[in-house]
Amino acid sequence: MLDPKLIRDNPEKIREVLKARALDFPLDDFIKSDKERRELIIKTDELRKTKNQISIEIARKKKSNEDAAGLIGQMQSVSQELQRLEETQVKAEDTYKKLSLTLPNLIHESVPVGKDETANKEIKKWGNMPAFDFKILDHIDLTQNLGLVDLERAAKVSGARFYYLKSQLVRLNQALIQSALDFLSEKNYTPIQPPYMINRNSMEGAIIAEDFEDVIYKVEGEDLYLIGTSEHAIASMHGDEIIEGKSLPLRYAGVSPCFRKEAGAHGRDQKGIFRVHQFDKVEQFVFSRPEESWGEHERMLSLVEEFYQKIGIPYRIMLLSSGDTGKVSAKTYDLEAWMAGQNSYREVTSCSNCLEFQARRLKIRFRDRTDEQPQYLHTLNSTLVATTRTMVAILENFQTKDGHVSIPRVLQKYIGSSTI
RNA sequence: GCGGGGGUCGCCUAGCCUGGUAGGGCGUGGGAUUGCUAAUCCCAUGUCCGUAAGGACCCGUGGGUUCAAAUCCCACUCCCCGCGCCA
Repeated sequence: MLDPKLIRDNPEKIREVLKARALDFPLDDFIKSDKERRELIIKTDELRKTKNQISIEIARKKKSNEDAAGLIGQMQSVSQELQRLEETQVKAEDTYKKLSLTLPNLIHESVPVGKDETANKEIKKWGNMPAFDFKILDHIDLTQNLGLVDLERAAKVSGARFYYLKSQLVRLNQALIQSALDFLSEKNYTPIQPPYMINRNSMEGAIIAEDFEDVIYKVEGEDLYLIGTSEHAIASMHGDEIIEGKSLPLRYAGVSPCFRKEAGAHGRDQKGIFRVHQFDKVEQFVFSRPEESWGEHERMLSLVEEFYQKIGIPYRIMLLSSGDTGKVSAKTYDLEAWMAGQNSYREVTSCSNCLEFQARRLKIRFRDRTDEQPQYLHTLNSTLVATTRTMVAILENFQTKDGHVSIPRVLQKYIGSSTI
């Protein structure tokens, strides 16, 4: 959600954002509904004022035993009129709210303008791609040969894009989670294991409406949705709160499974564990002062880099173009890990500054003194590690001639072994 | 799941029975007074509309009754206590 004043005073700026994002949005309708809504507020407020005045007068007359019948009759007609007016006002408010929830976030000036991922900008490369003197396998063959993933039975039990992890891959999964938590704890993040199901209101605070359809699973018969990432549950954690300024920034290390429909990804990455309905993730989530959020954003990215460097996975950092940036984010960096078996860089993490977009939707504010006007804070999120994709990178980059996989040194102590 | 108690302004609390402008304390900021400190007093401290003056809204949420609802009625929700069931 954007500042309504910004939209009112500066509609051209919003129009530019929509154009940069290559999005259709009925901005004129929205501005009109805002105007209608405000006009109705003025009218109903006025009527309420009259009502309050008469009410006070009735109370006074009753106290002094005077006849109030005339005033009561007056109140009846005012109340009726008000009720009628309120109905149209509620409708106007509804239209306005629905539209305001679908309007995307602003775009930062440093974001390259472009309609899709082809306009993304590579801003950094790290690491040397592994050289192999044998014919390498992709993670699908590797996991099949080594008995680390059972896709067939998962398909039988749950459907496509599910998997059973087995043996050492279960350990590798846990090792990644544990090492990521250790890593962020050292950086003074507070570990958070959130609820895996949250209600509609919380979900609406964190994402934009159409994402419900494409990514979010709904629990039948309950006001509950499976989180697509711990971000969804952590963003809403401080909803409706006014946070003490001195406790900012709040840095959380969220750990949770993530559930995603992956609708619209038909045919892409159909096999293996690269694109799946369920995976584990350790996430950075930060609540920050507005003036500090861009610094936090860079800091989060640097932590992601440090983590992948420690494991030893070559990567590149992409700055997403305006058209490829998610609707709640104003600027997003992706880390794309080198995956030898696919001979390409593939997205494994995503680091976004959402400015006050989520904070407004969820009413998360802060202030330094209790006599101050509370103001919206900024929220940021970044994957530290999404286990399935990182495991794909490890399997493919660290495979050995004998068909096994050597485990990156920093992870060995968590697994108790140096090879799979 | 059953029974009981509860949810009031950033925090604490009064008001609810008996309907008529939500009061007090704490904290925080500003001001007054004071030789300094302390104490005391005054003002400010939720949301929306409005350039402003001002006004409306706010008592967990949603309905209802009423001229009028924090207050009465209904439903839901969350928290606490007890019982039951359970990894």
